[in-house]
Amino acid sequence: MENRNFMNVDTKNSELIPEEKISLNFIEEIIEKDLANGKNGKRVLTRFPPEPNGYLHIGHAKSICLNFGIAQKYHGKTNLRFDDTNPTKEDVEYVDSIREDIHWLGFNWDAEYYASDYFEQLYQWAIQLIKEGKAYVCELSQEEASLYRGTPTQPAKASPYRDRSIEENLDLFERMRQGEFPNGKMTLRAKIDLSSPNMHMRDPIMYRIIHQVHHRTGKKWCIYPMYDYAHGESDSIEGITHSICTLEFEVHRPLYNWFVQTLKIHAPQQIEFARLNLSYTVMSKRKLLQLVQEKYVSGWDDPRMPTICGLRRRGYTPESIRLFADRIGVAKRDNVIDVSLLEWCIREDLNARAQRVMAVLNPVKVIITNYPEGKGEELEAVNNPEDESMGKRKIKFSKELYIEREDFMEDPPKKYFRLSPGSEVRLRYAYFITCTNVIKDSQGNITEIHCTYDPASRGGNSPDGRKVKGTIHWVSIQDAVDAEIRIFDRLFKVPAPDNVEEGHTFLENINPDSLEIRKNCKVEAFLTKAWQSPLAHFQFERLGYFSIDPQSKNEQRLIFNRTVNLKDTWAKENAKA
RNA sequence: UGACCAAUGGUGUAAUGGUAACACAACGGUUUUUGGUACCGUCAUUCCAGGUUCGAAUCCUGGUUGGUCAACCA
Repeated sequence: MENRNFMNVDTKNSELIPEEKISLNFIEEIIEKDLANGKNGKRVLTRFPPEPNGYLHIGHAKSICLNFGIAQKYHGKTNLRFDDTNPTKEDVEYVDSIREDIHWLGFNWDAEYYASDYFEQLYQWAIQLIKEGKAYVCELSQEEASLYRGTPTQPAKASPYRDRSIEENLDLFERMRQGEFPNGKMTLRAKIDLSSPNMHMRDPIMYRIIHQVHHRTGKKWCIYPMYDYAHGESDSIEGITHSICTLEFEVHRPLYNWFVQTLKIHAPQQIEFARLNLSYTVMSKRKLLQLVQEKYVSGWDDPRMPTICGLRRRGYTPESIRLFADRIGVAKRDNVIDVSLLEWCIREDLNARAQRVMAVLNPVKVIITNYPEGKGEELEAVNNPEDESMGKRKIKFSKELYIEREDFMEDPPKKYFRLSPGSEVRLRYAYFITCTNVIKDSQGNITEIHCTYDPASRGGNSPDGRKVKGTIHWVSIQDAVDAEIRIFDRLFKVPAPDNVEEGHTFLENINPDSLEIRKNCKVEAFLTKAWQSPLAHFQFERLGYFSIDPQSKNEQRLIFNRTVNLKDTWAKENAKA
């Protein structure tokens, strides 16, 4: 058997995204304007700032492609910064997975930082604000603080601690740091505007007390900065020019600006875009975590999950996800992207690059009655009709074959092009065969299909030029290899699983039939050791795109995941009827 | 009903005062040794009402609808 090079898509370079896009998205417009005006010294520095408290999903991929993509386009750089300001939620486990996923997507960050790297600087800046009378230590309980804050239509009531002396604030803040007080006893608040219609400006909390070991700073700190206090300054320290985030941070922007302006430090520009929503799935970390913890899926990397690791295991390529990110665009309005676009992207990529192979998922035996007993031969098959350079391979043919049970019907409807009694079809790359007899067991199940073949049609064409409408795939029984194949459907049965009425939960929208495991599939001998190539992607002809599951290598047996089916207009037509 | 943001085909994204474009989906067709791929065709006068203008998806005013914000989460 020749041509053993299983396709490893990570080493092949297919560029699906055109160099020059005709139009710019609104963020690129802002950047080009800034560049033209010489702002930031004509420099572009973006950042991707995940909190290490969960796995990355396709929504993060949008943000990653945006931040890294913009830097590449404008010859700038991108930092990876872990936003690790809350030790109660974060863990190194997530840091590693985030790094892996970004690399896998095909991006390299220019520098890696942690918000916790800046804890000392942030602390010094807090002291500066206290000294300027712009921050104070507040002893309101959480409940009291909430009450005092008012509502969007009612102004806040001043904390009784708002007008402490600078000396007292300095002393208390220092003692907070030294660990003198329990969790929740005090906070440091910025003194801004109690009557602001923007709730975030009503003396927001800068620091809270959390006696907990931090995954990087250990026991060094027991006070931790809030996102709003840490994020802008972290951007500023790194010299970020454009701080791109999702829409829900829009109302935080005045506060972001207040901190960097009040501290008189470099002021990056925060720009918000609409996060990705995908039909038939959920995207919130909380819900994904719930799916994992309550065992609705096998883990974060379950092939049905919208996580990067889930998509990877499912067989999605980095190229397909980048193509997807490019096609969905970037704007400020809420959106729900149809999963069919994601599916189109992976088909688009794999159609051009995937090794073709024959596999039978639901086998039924075919016996070629006029084929000589004991005879075997090798036939030639094209590895990829879209790419001649991938060459050809030999496939074994013999008297006994498996074909797909769905490719035979005793009593076929109109326009059924496949095998049925008396009809002639082509076995792909092999011969024309005609069904002459059907053998059934006592239950009436078909156990064997008897056919005759036309020896003159070797390779799949008849010298007399007669046309055969149907072509079906097959494997030789004596040469086929066993495989387990996992077929996935959407995890949710409705387009918007989040959209539930009062008293109901998204879990009720779970599709109970999203996983189907087929244990006795038969695949072409070409795939014998496909598990040695864990990143291999294949097209099983007429069925879809499949890739090796990592479990396959551990168990040294073939396990494939169906990434996506092929478009199937026949199935669609039938569904209508 | 406070502030902020958004509104263009079924779904997204463009059009930057001058003929509403592209992709996915859907539907119809051509080609085909994958009912795949490729190719062709069909599918919107831009939330509403006024205004500015020779001319408005775009600018202005008012409405409507949707989203975000009242964690010591990010």
